[in-house]
Amino acid sequence: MEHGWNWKQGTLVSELIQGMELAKQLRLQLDSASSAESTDLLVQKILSSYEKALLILKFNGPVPVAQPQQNVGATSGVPESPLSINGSPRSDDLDKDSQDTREVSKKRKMLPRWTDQVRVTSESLLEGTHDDGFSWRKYGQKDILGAKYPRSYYRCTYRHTQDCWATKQVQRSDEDPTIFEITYRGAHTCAHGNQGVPPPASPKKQEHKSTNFNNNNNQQLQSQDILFSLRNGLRVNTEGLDNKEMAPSFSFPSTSFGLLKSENHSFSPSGVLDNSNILNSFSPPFMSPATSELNYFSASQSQMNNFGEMLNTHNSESDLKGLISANTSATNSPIMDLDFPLDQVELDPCFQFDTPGFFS
DNA sequence: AGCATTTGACCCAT
DNA sequence: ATGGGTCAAATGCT
Repeated sequence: MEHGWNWKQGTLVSELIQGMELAKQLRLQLDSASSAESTDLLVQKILSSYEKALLILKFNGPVPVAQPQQNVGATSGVPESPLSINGSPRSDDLDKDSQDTREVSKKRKMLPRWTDQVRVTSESLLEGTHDDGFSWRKYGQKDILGAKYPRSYYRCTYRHTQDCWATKQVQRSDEDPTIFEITYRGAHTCAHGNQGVPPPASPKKQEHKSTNFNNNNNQQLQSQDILFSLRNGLRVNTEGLDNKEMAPSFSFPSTSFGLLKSENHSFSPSGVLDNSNILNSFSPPFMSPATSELNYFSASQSQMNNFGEMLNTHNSESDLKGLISANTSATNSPIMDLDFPLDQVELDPCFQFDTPGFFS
C-alpha cells in the first residue's frame, strides 16, 4: 500500500461518509419540511463533500502499479489492454493459438459489471423505439435455471469494427414482469453511441433522446455525472460482486426524466464544475432496437460507467470494497444500498478519518 | 445484399 | 456434470 494513497483514501472515504450523513440529514429535513435555507446548506455541504472526494480521485490518476486487468478500463471503462481482440475469438483463434482465446475470455471476465433495474411502463411498451444512443445486437438467449423468463444477451454492434466490447444482459424479473434487470459489462469505446444521436423522429422523442457525450471526453464529465447521480439518489448494488468482479453495480432510481431534468436546472455544484452538459449526459428511456425485450435507463450508462470507473480507477479496492463486501457477506443479500455502512457501522461523526496512519 | 435475430452447439467455470 | 455465456449457421427483415 502506498502511504500517499492511503492518506487520500482515508480522506476520500471520510468525505464520502460525510456526504452520506449529510444526505441523510437532508432526507430527514425534507421529511420534516424544514426551511429552504437549511436544506440548501445541507445540499451545499453534500456537494462539497463529493467534490472533494472527486478531486482526490481525479488527482490520484490511475494507479501505476501493475494491477490485475480488472481495472484496466479505468478511464474509458473498457479495457485498453494489449490483448489482441479480433472480434472472432472462438473458432478463428482456436486455430491460431488457444492462448488468445483464453485471454479474450479472461478479458471479458474482467470487464466491469453493473446492473440496472428498469421498469417498463405501458407508454414505453407502446413507443417501442427507445434508444440509449448505443447500438446493441442480440447474440444469444438462454433459459436460466430457476428463472421464469429467458435471459437475452446483447453486444455492441460495433464490436468488430471498433473493437467495442460492451455487452449487456437483459433478464425479466420473475416477481415483477414489468421490471427488467439489465446487466452491463464493459463500457462503450465505440464512437457511435456517444456521438450526437441522429435527429429524433418527433419532438417527444427529442425530449427523451440523450445527446450522448463522447467517451473520449468522459473524464471531463465524470465529476458532473457523479455529482448529479448522487444528488438524484444513487444506489449501489453489489449484484455481481461475487468477490471476483470488482465493479460495483450502480442503480439509479427509475425516476421520470422530466423530474430529473427539472431538478437539474437548479443544480449548481459550487461553480467548480460546469454542469451545462449534465442534461445531455442522461440517456432517455429506451428500448433495445428491434428486440422484443423492453428496457430503458433511468440514467445513462455512461454515468454508471463513470462512477464505477472512478471507484475502480485507483484500485484502492481495500476500503471501498471492504465496505461493500463486508455488508454483502453480512446480509447475504445480492443487492444492497450504499448507505448500509452508516447504518451498520458505528461511526463517530467527529472522527477524523484523515488522521495520518488511520488507513495504513 | 446487408444487417439483425434465432437457436442449437460449443466452451468454460464451478 | 451442470449452468451460464458465446459463437455462428440458418433464417428473417428491410
